[in-house]
Amino acid sequence: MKRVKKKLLSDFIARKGLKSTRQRDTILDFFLASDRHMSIEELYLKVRAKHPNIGYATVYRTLKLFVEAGLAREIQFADGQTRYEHVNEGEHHDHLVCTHCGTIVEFENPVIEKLQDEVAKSHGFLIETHKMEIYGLCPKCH
Amino acid sequence: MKRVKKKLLSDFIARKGLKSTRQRDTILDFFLASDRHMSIEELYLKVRAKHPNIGYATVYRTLKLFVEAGLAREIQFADGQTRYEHVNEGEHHDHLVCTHCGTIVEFENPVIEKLQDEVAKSHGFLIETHKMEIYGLCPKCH
DNA sequence: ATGTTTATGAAAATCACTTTCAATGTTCTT
DNA sequence: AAGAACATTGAAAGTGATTTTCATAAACAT
Repeated sequence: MKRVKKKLLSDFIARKGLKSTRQRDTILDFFLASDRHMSIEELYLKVRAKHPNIGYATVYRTLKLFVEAGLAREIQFADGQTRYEHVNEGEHHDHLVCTHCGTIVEFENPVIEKLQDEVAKSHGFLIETHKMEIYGLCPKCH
Repeated sequence: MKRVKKKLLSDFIARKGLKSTRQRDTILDFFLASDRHMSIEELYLKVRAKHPNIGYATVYRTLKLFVEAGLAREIQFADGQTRYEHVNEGEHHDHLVCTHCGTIVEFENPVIEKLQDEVAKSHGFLIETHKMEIYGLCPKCH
């Protein structure tokens, strides 16, 4: 899995004539080792604990690069922080977010997906993406 | 309908020991007369055209007040601007957003709602709210 | 009317990015 | 291996959208 992501990135870098750097490798390792749904700030803090010389802007730019390379995806929850989650080929999921402790649980529901497609079609929309989040209290918080 | 909203607000103001002001009345009128899904900026500009003395901060605070009073709801789309929509009792809807022209269409789908409840329950979540947005091209844009 | 308390407007402060720029690094060519 | 050519980095400045501060002005109870 990690091997696949690393290859995705190095291929992207080669294809675009970019350069492979120590910072990018380090940030990728931390991203792959981390929980899903990290904000820039969170990842930056983790990275900085071990690599105090890596700056916020580099983490920011590298995360954008991961998105372009297809190994991460941006998501926005109601807390106003952009988060980045891992992309696994052919997988789509939505989220349950605990409004108390912030826990994020992923789920898939093909029936909902299908209904969304139908709704879009019935309004004449050409669907590109969709997002769905359910907010509430997780088992631990009630 | 408007009468109901105005009462919601005046009741809230009374209950909380707040004060009823000309600005709040004016902003409420503009909000009720407006399209749904207004950003603070948009509403501020409309209000200011007729009432140049009402400041941005007042519109901002008043919209928050509407949310507390239960007659408006905040929504965030992928464009990074907070918008406020009208709350109508017992109504829930989701959104189709055109990624080209920004048009927002509302829809309701009870089957999806029910499936969402089931998903939440199956993960032990106590559901509070949810949101779902479908992004794509509207009929005019393709 | 008057005092008490809340609301307002303008400006300053925050927040979460996003960009700039001089200094470094990489990779490519000899 | 050296230098050229170009991309990347870190620190700091800049942005855009709020959010807060604070002195002044309005409400409302007395």
